[in-house]
Amino acid sequence: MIAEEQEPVGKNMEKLVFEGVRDFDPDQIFDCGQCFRWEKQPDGSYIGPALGVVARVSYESGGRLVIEKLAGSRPLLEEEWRHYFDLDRDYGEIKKLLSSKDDILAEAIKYGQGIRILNQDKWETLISFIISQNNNIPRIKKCIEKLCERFGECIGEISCEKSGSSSQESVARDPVCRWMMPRPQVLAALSPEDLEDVRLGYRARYIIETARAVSADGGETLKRTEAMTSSEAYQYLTGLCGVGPKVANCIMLFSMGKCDSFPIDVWVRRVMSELYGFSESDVRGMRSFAAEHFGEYGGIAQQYLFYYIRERK
DNA sequence: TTCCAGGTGGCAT
DNA sequence: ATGCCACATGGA
Repeated sequence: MIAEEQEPVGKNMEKLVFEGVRDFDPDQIFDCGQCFRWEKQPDGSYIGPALGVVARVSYESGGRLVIEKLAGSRPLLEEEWRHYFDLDRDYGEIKKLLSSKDDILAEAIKYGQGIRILNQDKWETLISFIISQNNNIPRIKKCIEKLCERFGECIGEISCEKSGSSSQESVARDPVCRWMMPRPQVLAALSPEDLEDVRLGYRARYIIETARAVSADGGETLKRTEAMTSSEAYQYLTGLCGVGPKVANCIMLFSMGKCDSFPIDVWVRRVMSELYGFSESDVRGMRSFAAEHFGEYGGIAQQYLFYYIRERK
């Protein structure tokens, strides 16, 4: 796989091109529940905040992945984006391995053949999945955007219209800011009342308490989690307020590269009961089955199953 | 009106 | 360790 970095064209324009990228479907990657801030554009590309910039991601079936910087002061670094999209992992091999485990998973993999697990920002993922608990995806997205808009720093301004808005006139609009997830120290200084208009409900307290715990050491421990073993990271995360087994596993899978993490939520319980014959309440059994049967790529298997059951409900 | 959404904290056994 | 249940919010 060859990556080529193009020189800036005009002011503040940068582009990263990866050729020969396989097992990559933007719709599946951005809409399989692992991230909440990438927005689909009318042309099929996605715009979102990541790695300190606002970027546009587009993919052609030939295997050409293009990342354009739309705003932000950070440069596009090939190594960072390669890691973000997990491009060094051979999903073809993993799919072959997992498909041989059982026919149910093989079917789910056929359905979500272009899924990849992102390596997202740990702090943003932590907060996002605290918000996700006992909540639905559209509202999770709204809460995150409101939280960022109200308390986050502006990454940069873009003039591109948001998807969904049916604008007949294609007049250039006023620049719109995209906002970062507010830093731990910022959220740590808030009180629940400050967060009222974000509509987080009872989760507001969890976020503030977790922000205080994380910022207590300047985020050093959270930063170190990637180098920890899965169980060390799990211990640290579940020690934070609002982080239980499910949320911890999501954070580990979607931001720390712990591919064996197997988050069990209502949808996975549904899969495991409807397709694998478990009792809905037997979370214990599901966990150990996943560890033994799916093995080191259990988390990736979980994503195929999650996407599969959710898309055909 | 009731039920549900990528669950967890707090409390009683 | 395990089993309940309250917890805000908004859409179906």
